[in-house]
Amino acid sequence: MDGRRIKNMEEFAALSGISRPTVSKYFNDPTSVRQATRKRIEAALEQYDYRPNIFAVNQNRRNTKNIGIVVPYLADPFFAEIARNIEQRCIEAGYFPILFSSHGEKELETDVLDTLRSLKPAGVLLAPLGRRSDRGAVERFCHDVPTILFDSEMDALGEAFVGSNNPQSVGLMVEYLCRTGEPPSFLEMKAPTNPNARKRHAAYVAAMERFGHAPMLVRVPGAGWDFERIGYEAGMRQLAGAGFPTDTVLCSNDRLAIGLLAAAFESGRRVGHQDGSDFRIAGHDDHPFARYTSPSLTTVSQDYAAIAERSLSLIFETIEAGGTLDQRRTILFEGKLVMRMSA
Amino acid sequence: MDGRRIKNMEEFAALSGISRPTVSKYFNDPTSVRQATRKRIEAALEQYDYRPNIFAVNQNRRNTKNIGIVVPYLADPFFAEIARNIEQRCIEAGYFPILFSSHGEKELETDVLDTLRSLKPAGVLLAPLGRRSDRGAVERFCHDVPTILFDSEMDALGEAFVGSNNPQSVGLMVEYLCRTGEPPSFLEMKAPTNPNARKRHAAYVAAMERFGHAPMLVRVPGAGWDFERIGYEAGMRQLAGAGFPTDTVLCSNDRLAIGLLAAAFESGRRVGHQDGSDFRIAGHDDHPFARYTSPSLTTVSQDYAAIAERSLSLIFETIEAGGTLDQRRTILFEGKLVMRMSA
DNA sequence: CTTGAAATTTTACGCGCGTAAAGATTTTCG
DNA sequence: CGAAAATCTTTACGCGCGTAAAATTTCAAG
Repeated sequence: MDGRRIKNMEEFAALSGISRPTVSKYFNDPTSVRQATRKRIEAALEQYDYRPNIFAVNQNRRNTKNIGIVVPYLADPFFAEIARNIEQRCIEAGYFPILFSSHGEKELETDVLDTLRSLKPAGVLLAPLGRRSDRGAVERFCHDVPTILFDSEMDALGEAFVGSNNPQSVGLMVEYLCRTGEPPSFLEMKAPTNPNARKRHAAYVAAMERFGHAPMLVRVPGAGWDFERIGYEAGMRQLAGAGFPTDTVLCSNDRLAIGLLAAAFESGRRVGHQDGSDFRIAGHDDHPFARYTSPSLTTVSQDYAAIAERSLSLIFETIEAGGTLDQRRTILFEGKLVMRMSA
Repeated sequence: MDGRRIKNMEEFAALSGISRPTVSKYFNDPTSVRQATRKRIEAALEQYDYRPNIFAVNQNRRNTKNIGIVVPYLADPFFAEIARNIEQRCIEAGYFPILFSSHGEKELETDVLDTLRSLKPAGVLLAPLGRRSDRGAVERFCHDVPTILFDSEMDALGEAFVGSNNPQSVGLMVEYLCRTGEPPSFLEMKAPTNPNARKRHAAYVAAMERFGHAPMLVRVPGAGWDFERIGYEAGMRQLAGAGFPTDTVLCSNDRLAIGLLAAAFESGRRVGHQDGSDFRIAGHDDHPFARYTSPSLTTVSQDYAAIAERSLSLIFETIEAGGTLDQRRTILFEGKLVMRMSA
C-alpha cells in the first residue's frame, strides 16, 4: 500500500502500464487476461490498493454481483443466524450481500423491495412476512428480479421455495409427546406474526386427529415480535387461572416456549419429563438459545445451514439460467427431534 | 401506478412535463422547487412510479445518503437489536442504512471497511471488534469517512464514541451484590471476544478493591461468539469440581450468565436471592432474553435505544459540519440495575 | 523467419444522472 | 403595470466504467 490515492481506473491503468479496457476485463474476470498481464495488474494492485467504483460498475453492468437478502425481523435470532450463514457463503462465492429487514411491517417490506429493485441485484433471497405481505408488491418484484423465497411460503411466487416441512416436524413432536405422556395442547398467537404459524397450527390439528386425540388449542392475544413476552404473559394468566388443558404444552415456536418456561418457573411448576415434574413444554425451531433454558428445551430443529446453503445455490442456479428456472421448485427440509429436558 | 416502465429521468421528465434538471432538483430536495411544479411531479410520480437509479445518483453526488452500520456479530441479540434501532431511525431521517457484520473476524472487518469506503457513505456507525481490529485499517478508514464509534472504544479514532460507562455499571452491580450477600467472583473469558470485556474486568477489580474485597477471577477458556456454550461448559466444569470461589458469580455479560444459569440448573443448584437458594448469578447488558431465564436474570441494563439515537444524531451532526467535529466527543450512558430473581 | 491465432491497445460511445451557465418564463410586489 | 426576483428550460459537460470494433502487438507453432 503506497501513498497517493488512485482516482479512477484510467489512472490505475496508467500506473500499472496496462490499458484501461484490459484492466476492466481483469476486474470482471481475472482469468480472462494473459497470465503475465494478470501478474502485472496484481503487483500494481498491491502497491496502490485501488478498487473500482462500485456505483460506476453497477451502473453499466446489466447483471450486478449484488445479492439481496430480506428477512422479516432481524432481531429474531433465527433470522439473524440464517442471515449470517447466507452472508458468509455469499462473500465466499464472490457476491456482495446486502441485508435488509422488513422490521415486521408490510409497508417497510414493500419499501425494501422497491429499494432492492433499483439496486439491480443479480438475485434476491426473500423471507417474506407471508400473509401480512402485500402480495401484489411481492409478485411484481418476483417478476422483475430473480427471487428465491425461504422460510415462509407464498405459493407460486419466486423461482423456488426453501423451508421446513411443518407437517412432518410438528407431527414428529406430537407423536413423541403422545407416546411419552399426555397429548399436548398447542400454544399459539391468536393473530400470529410468524409466517409459519398457520401451517404449524394445521399440522398440529392433523397430527392430533391422526393419533385419535381432540386438538386442544390455547390461542393467546398479543401482536408484534416480542414472542417471549407473549408466551410469558399467556403462561402467567393460564397458570394463575384455569391452567392448560393438559400437562403438556407444545408451543408454535421456541420463543413462545421460552416465555412459557419462565412463567412456569415463576408459578412454581416443575417442568420436565423426569420424576417429580408435572409439566411438559416443547417448542419448535431449535432456537440458538433453546439449549440453555432451564430446563433445556425439547424442540424440533431446523437446519439453518442447509436452508441457507440450498437457497443460495438455487439463486445461483437461477442467475446462471438467465433469471428463471424452468419449473418452480419446492425444497422442504425435515425437522429432527431434539430431545432435551423440558419434555 | 400505471403500465409502462420508465427507463430514466429523461423519460419521466417528459411525461410529467417538466425539464430533467428541475426533476433532478426535486429529487435532491423536494422543497427546492416551486409548489406548483412539485405538485405536478408528485402527480406524475403516483402515476408512473419512477425512482432515480441509485447507482447513477451516487456516482455523481459527492455526498450520498448512505449510512453504513457495522457490527461485530449480527447474530448476537444485543447487536441485532441495536442495528434494528439504528436502521429504523435512519430511514425516518431520509437516509439509507446499509448493514454489515464483521462476523467476528479481523479480516472481514477490514474487508467491510474497504467495501464501505467505495460506497461513499455520508457517514458510518462502527462498532469495531476492538482489540482484535486492525487498528491501522480502522484509523485509515476514519480518516477518509466520517465515523462514529459505538459500543467498543478505540481511543482517538472516529469523531466520537458512544457507549456505556462500564466502571459505573459494573460498580453498581458489585456494590449491590456485596451489600446483599457474599462478594461476587467474576466469570469471564480468558481471551475475550467481546470488546468490552477488558473494561469490565478492570471495573470489577477496581470495585472489589474499593469495597475492601480481594477480586476473585474465574477465567475460562473458549473462543468465538458462542458465549452461552462457553458459560455453560465453564459452569459444568466448576460446579462438578472445586466450585466457584463464592456463592455469587458476576458474569462479564448476560450471554455467559445464561450459559452459567443452565449449568447451575443442571447441577441441581438453586439459583436466586431468596430463601432456599444457594447460588447467585448476575450478568451485564440486559440482553433481550434476560427477562425470561429461569430464574430471571439480575443484570445491568444498557439503553439500546439511547445508544442508537445518540450515535445517529452525532453522525448527522458530523455530516452537517462537513465531516469532522471540532473536538472528539465521548458519550457514556450509565447502566441501571435491573433486579430480578437470580441475584 | 513466417504465419496465424490470441491477446492487447486504441478509439469511441453510452449508461443515468448531477450540475453549471445562459436565456426564457413566471411570480412577486411596490 | 412594470421591474426585480425567483424559478424554470435549454444546452452542455463530466462522473467512472462497460463494452464493442478496429488496429496493433504478442506468442507459439511451423
